[in-house]
Amino acid sequence: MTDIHKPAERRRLSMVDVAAHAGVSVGTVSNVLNRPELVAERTLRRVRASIKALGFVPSAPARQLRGGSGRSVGVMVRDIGNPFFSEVLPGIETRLSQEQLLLVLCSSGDSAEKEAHYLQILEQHRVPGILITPAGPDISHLVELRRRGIGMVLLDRPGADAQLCAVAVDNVRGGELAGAHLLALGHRRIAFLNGPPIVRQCADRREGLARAVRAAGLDPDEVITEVTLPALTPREGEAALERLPARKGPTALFCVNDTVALGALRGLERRGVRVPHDMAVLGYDDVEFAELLSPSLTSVRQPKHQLGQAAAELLLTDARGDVNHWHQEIVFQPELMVRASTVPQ
Amino acid sequence: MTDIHKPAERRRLSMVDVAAHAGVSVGTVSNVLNRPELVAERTLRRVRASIKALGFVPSAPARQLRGGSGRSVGVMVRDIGNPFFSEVLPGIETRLSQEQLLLVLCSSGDSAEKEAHYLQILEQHRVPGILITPAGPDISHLVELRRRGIGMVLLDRPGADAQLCAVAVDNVRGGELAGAHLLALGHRRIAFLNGPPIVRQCADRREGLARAVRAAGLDPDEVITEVTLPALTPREGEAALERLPARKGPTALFCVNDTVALGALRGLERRGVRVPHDMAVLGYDDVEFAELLSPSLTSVRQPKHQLGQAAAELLLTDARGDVNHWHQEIVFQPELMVRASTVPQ
DNA sequence: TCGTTTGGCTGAAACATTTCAACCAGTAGA
DNA sequence: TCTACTGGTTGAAATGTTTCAGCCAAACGA
Repeated sequence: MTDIHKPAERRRLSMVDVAAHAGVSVGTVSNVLNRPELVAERTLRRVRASIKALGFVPSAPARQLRGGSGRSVGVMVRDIGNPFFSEVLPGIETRLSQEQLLLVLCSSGDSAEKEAHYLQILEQHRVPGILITPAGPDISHLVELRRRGIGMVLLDRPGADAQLCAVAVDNVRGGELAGAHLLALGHRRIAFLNGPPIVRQCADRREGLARAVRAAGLDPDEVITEVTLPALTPREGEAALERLPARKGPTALFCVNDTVALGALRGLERRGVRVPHDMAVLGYDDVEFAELLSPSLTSVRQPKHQLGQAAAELLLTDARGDVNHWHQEIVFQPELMVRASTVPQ
Repeated sequence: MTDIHKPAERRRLSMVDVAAHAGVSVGTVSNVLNRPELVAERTLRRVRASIKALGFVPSAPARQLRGGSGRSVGVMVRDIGNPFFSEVLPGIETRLSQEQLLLVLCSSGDSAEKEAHYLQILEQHRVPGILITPAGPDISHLVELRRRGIGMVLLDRPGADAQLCAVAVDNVRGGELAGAHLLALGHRRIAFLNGPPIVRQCADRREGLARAVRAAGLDPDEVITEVTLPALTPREGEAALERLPARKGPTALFCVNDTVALGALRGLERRGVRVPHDMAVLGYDDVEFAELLSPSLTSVRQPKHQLGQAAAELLLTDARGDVNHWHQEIVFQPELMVRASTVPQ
C-alpha cells in the first residue's frame, strides 16, 4: 500500500527546501533574508536564485512565533460607515504602510461585546499595538491590555484620566465655537441633536455648547433642548425633527456630526422649512461634502488626516515601548467653517 | 554566576504554564481549548480555572503555524478615502466578523507597486483569501496567487477573463443608463469626466455611454468629449472644467463617480453656471450625500452594502476551496436615481 | 480470573522560523 | 611551527501550538 504520489496536497515549501536547493544550511537562508551583510556575495546570489526558482515565500506566523510580537496593528473604530472615520483612516494607513505594518480594521458598532471580542482576537494575534475609539466610557480593559505590553492609543478621545496615549480634537472647544456662533447670530433656543452621552465626544460637545451659553450670560437649561438619538445616522437625524418642541420651538439646530446634519437638512427640506431663514443648522466634522450640501453646511472642522497620522505616529512610539516614553496626549484645535446653513448669503 | 531572577523580562506565558498550574499535560490544555467534549468535566473546570487565574491568552501565530492558513483575510481597495469603498466595507466587515475573520485593510492608491507589495505581505501571512479591486488591468499575478491556494475574489471588477471569482455591478449598463437619460433630455454634447481608461470601471462606463449614443443613432465621437483626470478627487473634478472645449461646449457633464461630480458641482457654482439649466450634471455611485447636494445629484446607484456582503460570501466559499466550486461571478444591476442636477424641478 | 473495551490523559513529533554557540579554513603575527 | 584572529557557515535549541499513537485504570462480560 505504498502511496505512489499525491500531487494534490504537496507540502508548502519552507526554508529547508531552499537550503537544500542552494546547498547551504537553513541558518544561512535565514541570514540571507534578515542579515544579508553577514553572508558572502557568492552564497547570497546562489540562495536568492534558489528562492526565486522555487517561489519561496517566508511564513510570517513562524517568524512571529520566534520573534515575539507581529507586524500588524489593530485599528478599532465605532463605525466604519461613518465618513469621519473614512477620512481619518487614510492618515493612519499612510503612516503604517511606511513602517510595513498591516492595518487590521475592526468595527465595534458601538457594542462593548463586539469590541471586547475583537480585542481578544487582537491580543491572541500578538499585535504590537492598537488604535481605538472605545465604544463605552469605561476603558479599564484597555489600560489592562496596555499593562500586558500592547501599545494603546485612544483615537478621538482624551486619555489623560487613564494614563493612556491619546490623539483627539478638543471637542469642548468645538462645541463652544458652535454655540458662540449661533448665539452671536441671535439664536436663543437651540436644539442639540446629540448621541448617547456615554460617548465621550457627545458629552464634550454638549459641555462646550453649554459653556458658550453661560459665557453669554444665559442659562443653558433654557437655551438648549437636547434630543438624544439612538444612532448617528441620517435617518435618525431626520426622525429627531419630530421630537422637537412644537411651540416655542428652536430656531437653530446643532447636530453632533455631519451625518446627522445631513438627515436633518433632508427632513427640513421635505417639511418646507427654509434653512437658515426659519432654522439654522450647524454640523460637526466638516466632512468633504459638507461644503456642497444644499444649503452648504456650517460645520466644525477637525483635521482628520492629521489626526490619523498623529495617532499612528504615537502608536509607533508606544508600541516600541521606549522607556523614556510615558504617556502623551495630542490635542488638535477645531475650526469653525461658516457657511450658508447658518448665515444667509 | 547564577542569575537569581530577572523579574523585568518575564516570559509570556504559554500552555506549558497552564498545564503545570493545573497539573495536566499540554495536550489536555489544547483539548480544553479546542475539543472540550473530549475532556472530563472535572479536568475541564480545573484547566479553565488555571487559564483564568494566570490570564493565559493563546498565541494565534503558533496556532496558525501548525494549522495551516490563518484567520485574517486581506481586503485591498484602490483608495480608502473614496466614499464608495467606505460604503462597501461595512458589508464586508459584517460578513467576515460573523466568521470570526479579521479584516486586513490595504489601500493600493492605484499603484501597482504598492499593491504588489501588500500582496506579498499578505501571502507571507498565509491569509486564506483576498478581496481585491485591482489597481491595473493586468491581473495575472492574482491568478497566480489563486493557483498557489489563496482564495481570490475581484471586487467591483468582472473576472470572467481570468477565471476568477468576481462581484461587480454592471458598469456598462450603468454608463448606458446615464447616457440614455441625458440623450432623452435632449443633450447632444456630453462631456465625460473619466478616470484613466486602464481602470476597468472607467473603461466600462465609457463603453456604456457610447453604446447609448449609438443606440440613439448618433456618433459617439461627435457627442462625447472625454476628459481624463489624473485622480478621482473633487479637486481634479473641478480642475477638469478648465479643459472643456470653450466654443460649442457640452451641455451635460457625466462624472465617472460622485466624488468627481462633487468637485464639478463646486466648480460650476463658483463660475456661476446654473445646474441643470446651463449644464446638467450626472454622477455615479449614488453615495449617501448625493441626494443632499446642491442641487441634488442625479446618479447611478450601486447596491454597495450588498456588494460587500456578496464579495465576502464568495470569498468564504473560494477560500474554503470547495472542490465543486469553480468560478463564479455575481453581477448586480445599477439603477438610475434621477434628481435635480439633470431635471429642473 | 482473565481478556476486552472504553474514557481520559500523556508525551512527543511536527510546524517554519530565528538565533547563537561552535566550528572551519585561511591568514597574519610571533 | 604555533597561536590568534577572522569571515562564513553550520547545527541545534527554542518558540507555542495541534494532533495522534499509545498508555493506564476502571468497568464490563464471560
